[in-house]
Amino acid sequence: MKARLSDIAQIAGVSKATASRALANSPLVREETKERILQIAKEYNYQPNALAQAVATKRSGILGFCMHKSGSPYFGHSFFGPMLDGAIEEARRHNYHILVAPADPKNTTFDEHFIQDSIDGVILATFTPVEPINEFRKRRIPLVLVNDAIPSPNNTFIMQDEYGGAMAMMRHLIVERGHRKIAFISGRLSHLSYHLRYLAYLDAHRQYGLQVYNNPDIPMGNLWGDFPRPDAEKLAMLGQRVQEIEGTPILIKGNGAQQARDAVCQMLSTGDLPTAILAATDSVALGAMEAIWEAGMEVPKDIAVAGFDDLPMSATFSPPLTTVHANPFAMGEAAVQELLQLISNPEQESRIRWVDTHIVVRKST
Amino acid sequence: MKARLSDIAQIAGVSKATASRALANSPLVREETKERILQIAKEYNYQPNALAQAVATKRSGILGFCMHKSGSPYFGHSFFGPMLDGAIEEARRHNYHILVAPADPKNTTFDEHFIQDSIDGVILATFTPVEPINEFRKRRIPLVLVNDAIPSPNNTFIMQDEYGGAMAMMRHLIVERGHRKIAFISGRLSHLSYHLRYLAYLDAHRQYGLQVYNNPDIPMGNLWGDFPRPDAEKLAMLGQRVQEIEGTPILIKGNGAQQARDAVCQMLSTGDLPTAILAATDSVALGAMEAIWEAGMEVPKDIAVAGFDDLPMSATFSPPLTTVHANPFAMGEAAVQELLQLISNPEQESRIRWVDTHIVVRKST
DNA sequence: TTGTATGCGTTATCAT
DNA sequence: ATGATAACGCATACAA
Repeated sequence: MKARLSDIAQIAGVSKATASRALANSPLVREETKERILQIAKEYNYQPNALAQAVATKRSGILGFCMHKSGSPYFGHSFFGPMLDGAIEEARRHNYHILVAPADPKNTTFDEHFIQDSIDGVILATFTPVEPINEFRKRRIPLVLVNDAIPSPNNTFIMQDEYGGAMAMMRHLIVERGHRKIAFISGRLSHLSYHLRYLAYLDAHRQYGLQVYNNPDIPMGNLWGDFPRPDAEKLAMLGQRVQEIEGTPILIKGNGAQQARDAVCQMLSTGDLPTAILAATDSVALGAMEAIWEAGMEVPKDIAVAGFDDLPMSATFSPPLTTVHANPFAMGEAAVQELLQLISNPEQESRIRWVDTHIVVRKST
Repeated sequence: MKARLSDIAQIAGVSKATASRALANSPLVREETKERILQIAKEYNYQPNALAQAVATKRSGILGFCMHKSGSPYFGHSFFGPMLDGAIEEARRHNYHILVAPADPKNTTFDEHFIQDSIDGVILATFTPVEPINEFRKRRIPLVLVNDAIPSPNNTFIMQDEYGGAMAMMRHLIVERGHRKIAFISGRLSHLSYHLRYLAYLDAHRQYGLQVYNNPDIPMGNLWGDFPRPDAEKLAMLGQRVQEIEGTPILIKGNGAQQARDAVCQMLSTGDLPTAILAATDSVALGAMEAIWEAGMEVPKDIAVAGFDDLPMSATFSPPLTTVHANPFAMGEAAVQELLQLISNPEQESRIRWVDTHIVVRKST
């Protein structure tokens, strides 16, 4: 039923070596014999056993897409789903496959059965503890980090331009719309992404001589959460200096719409209102809009709202949300591109690959 | 650096065979030696080469998750993302990994490099041509089809209860809300899922003695699209008889919100209005709601709207959408469960595994 | 241009 | 209880 290489070779009256060469289209084999072998292979519907090929060549053609999260959503997440798609398509173009592997961040020793010696490289898509990273390093498995960067040699980092996107949005709010009193609403800032967005928020104020919105009546949430604050070295790597946190970012637990709604309700009740809100994510923006709407005010007339991410649903809000367009698909593509680079040249030095963001102005600002 | 089995064996002063047995926790090896070997393995951070294991055992521990689509979104899709998550989690519980593999539906011969002999089983998540299916069969690779069913022996099908969900929604509309004039809006009905939803729509009318909404002023789109209409045998398998298509379902190209919006605008302009709309998907429902809103009417006061899928965003519509809750995550789990069954018992007879749906009543009806 | 022999890192069979 | 040795299915260095 299943034809093996030896079968094809025997039928063609050649050795396994020749058959192998013919199938690999090696120039070392005579055209005539090659054609005959290929013909027979086709006839018998021969497909090489990729596993055996992999152990022989020490190259599996599989890339790991690893997420360190304690539970789903993994790819049901609006960012990682499209990112996986980008990775899949780019991998496909180069005849690579992708193996998805969630990993519990609590398991610092990375004991995944399969992934260890069977993978040509790995993409780490979430904030990943250093232990598994070192594990990969020890085993000389090329790796690419997404949306995180760790000061270290010989790594590639894929970074979305969080800072640039947020800065462009602030410019839009301040220059084009004339806002001078802008609130920032976010979950914990220990996630590098949110941190960078907030840094841009701060810098924009400085740049345009504005005062940061400060509302002492709103209790400030847990600024950094369980994770450590991104350190100076990391920020320097990303072209950012460390800033003192000024003002009162409205901090909420998680980045859910519900929590944002509650926080903004509270803000509205204090009477000290900003004219615009920069939300750390579209979900947060949605919650903010709901709160404003419930308070009998209008977006953007009374308070403008801008988001970040550009989820598919954000265009369907009423009014449609002005937001920073992220491109997770491009992130996935970039990750695979860089990983393949790293595979073909393992000694390549550390580098950061930036993926652009841009604002899309709709009706909420 | 990388310790192999032979290294461990040599250091422990035993043969590879014994070492292998010890690591597999075989009872054939003395406790004492076993412990020593395990100790050494740990010390040298030994990890077996899964690839070599796979070729030796003819079992890779990898499940293929295959999507026949001509382009993305693959897992950026709101249904397949969560479904993959379900599959991942269930696979993980049984120490399996998942390899994602898109495949162009135009390539009828399924010539994926890796997937052929390296995979213990495969999940086909989209409407899949029969050729690749037969290819898998020939190679005796267990397979599970999701949301499709092909009359054939020795296959497992995971079906979402489309019919039951739509029927429950119709009951809600008719019995609880008193509607008697209900329009159905959908993309092409050749997709089995939409077909079954429409069948329930039809049956409900019969069951409650209602007349199907018929609006001859709206041009009926392409009823079946490029795909063949689900045949009698398939429908019988799913407990459905073939029905004559009555009435005029509003058919649109694709299931996008934009197209739905246009279609409903047109419907509204005819003056012959239903009191409720059953949309084939939440996106369609969104488009319908926008059209109604634009025409200066209110949901649900003037026209009620019900959807199908329960996307995360549907709860954020204004008003929040009443819809049929689908559970792609559970579909993924079920698919892996059935696939593992099939792997351990390849001769198992064909069967259908139903995954429940239920309606969630919010504010749009 | 082709064949022989060996290696890849395991598991499995058959002795002992 | 342990060891030698043969698979597993392919690639490749070396010979011819």
